[in-house]
Amino acid sequence: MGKALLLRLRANKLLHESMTVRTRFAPSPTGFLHIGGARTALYCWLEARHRGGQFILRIEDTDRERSTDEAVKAILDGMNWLGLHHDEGPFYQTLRMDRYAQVAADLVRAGKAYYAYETKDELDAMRAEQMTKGVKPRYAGIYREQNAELRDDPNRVIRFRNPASGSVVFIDKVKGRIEWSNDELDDLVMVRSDEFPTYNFAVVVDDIDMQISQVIRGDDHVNNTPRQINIYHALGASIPEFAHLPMILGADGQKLSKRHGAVSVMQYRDDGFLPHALLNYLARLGWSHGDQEIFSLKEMIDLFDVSNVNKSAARFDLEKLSWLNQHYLKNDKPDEIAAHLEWQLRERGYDTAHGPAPMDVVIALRERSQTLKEMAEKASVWYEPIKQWDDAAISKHLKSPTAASALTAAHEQLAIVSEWTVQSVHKAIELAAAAINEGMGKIAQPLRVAMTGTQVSPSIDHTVYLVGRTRALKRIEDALAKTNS
RNA sequence: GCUCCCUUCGUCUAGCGGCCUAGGACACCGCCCUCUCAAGGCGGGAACACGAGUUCGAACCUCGUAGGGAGCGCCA
Repeated sequence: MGKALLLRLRANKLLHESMTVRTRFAPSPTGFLHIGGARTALYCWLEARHRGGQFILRIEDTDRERSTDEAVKAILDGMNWLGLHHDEGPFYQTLRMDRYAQVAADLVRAGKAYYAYETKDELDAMRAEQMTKGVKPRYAGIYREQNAELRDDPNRVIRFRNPASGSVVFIDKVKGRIEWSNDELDDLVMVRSDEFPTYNFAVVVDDIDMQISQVIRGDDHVNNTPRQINIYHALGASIPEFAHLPMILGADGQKLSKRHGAVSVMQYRDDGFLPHALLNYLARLGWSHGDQEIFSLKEMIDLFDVSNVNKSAARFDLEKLSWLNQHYLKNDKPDEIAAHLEWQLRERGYDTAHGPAPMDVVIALRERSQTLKEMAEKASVWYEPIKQWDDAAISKHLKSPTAASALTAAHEQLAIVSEWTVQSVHKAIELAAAAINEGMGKIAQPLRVAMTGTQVSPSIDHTVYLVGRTRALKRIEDALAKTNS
């Protein structure tokens, strides 16, 4: 190795180390932000935050057929709900057309790219013939050797002149060393006949221009990386670090797709999940830090390192997400949870001004709900009249010999409670039980049926408390009418 | 067809040559607690894909086999 080269390498290394870390999330706006995209975004965001760098958002909208404004908005909404805020962007590729054209022209001028004029049919025939011969289909057209002139032709494209020999080696931060022989690679189209750049060309130009230092993306791109590295070289740019994330599979082990299980992250909000719970779940899906399961945002940022990401695909497990969600429901401050619950209650059409405070509902239900949606459903007994009486509940607890006296005693005690609190309600029920010489079991169940029409609810003191005194007394009277006495 | 990647309990994972008769978590089962349902506590079953090799010693290293995945576009 020559001395000059050695010095340059060393300078390059220093440059790399001093350079601030810049990551990017670069979705194509062809649909909503799904779980896989969300995890990629999270890892990019975490890597940037962990290393004190910048997180850039770029919209890859060069596919004019499939890109839509609604999709852009859906992605932005998803990122926003998750709290994955970007430092720069969003940049739109369609706004950078001039730049791609200029870089492509420079490459042609430098002899590193060339014009080609085959028709699509000719290319298809070429590929078909190669396939039948059992060789890998690759461009073997005449224009690579021709340096053809620029001329008007509906089939004109610009192809990259890929090195014919040697190989490309890169160290992937999750997959390890990957070597790719150049004769596996062909002369990819950089600029299409409609003058739009192709993905592999546009990403490289963008990542160079935006000074991206770590390219973190799905592992469906590992195959593209060698050809992209060749373009970096042709452009004389330094190579960023690459980290290719394994994919997320459905619970059945099948690939997630539009028609198979892939849903928007916003669906998780609708289903009653906390953004932090989803983030925690996604962080642990494919990454770990010893045996730790629970990570605050700060811990994720402090501990995350993309080189600790697993190599293999992982299945999405709703049960574990639900467990995490309930963990946060139980452990976060009730008033913080209440804000999220209120959204759900409003979705169901409940007026929180005419019912218990959402925070009290959170306290009563967080140990028995895995999601906010479930919590809101269970809260219906406090926000609306009893809609359905469970026959089994009536016959078992209202037709029993002690039901009437228990309810009467409860009515008496609850009526004279001076200050209506969970504690005083609890005390009143205890007194009622003592008055009829029975345990809590004999009074709680009839009371529960009176309050809810069912046999299941939170602890009886909370249940009665949240119904409110006036309505509670009324509901006892209604239930009394259903007893045998 | 060709190239590249992956493979530890049902699931997510720990493990980076001896600490492993393989640890944790979710799920499951049992017991305890108990006003119902939960939550909680305690306990239980459950895995190194297979085969060679290297080594005193392999879940960890090497090579094969099998299975899975990705790519081979004027999609991204």
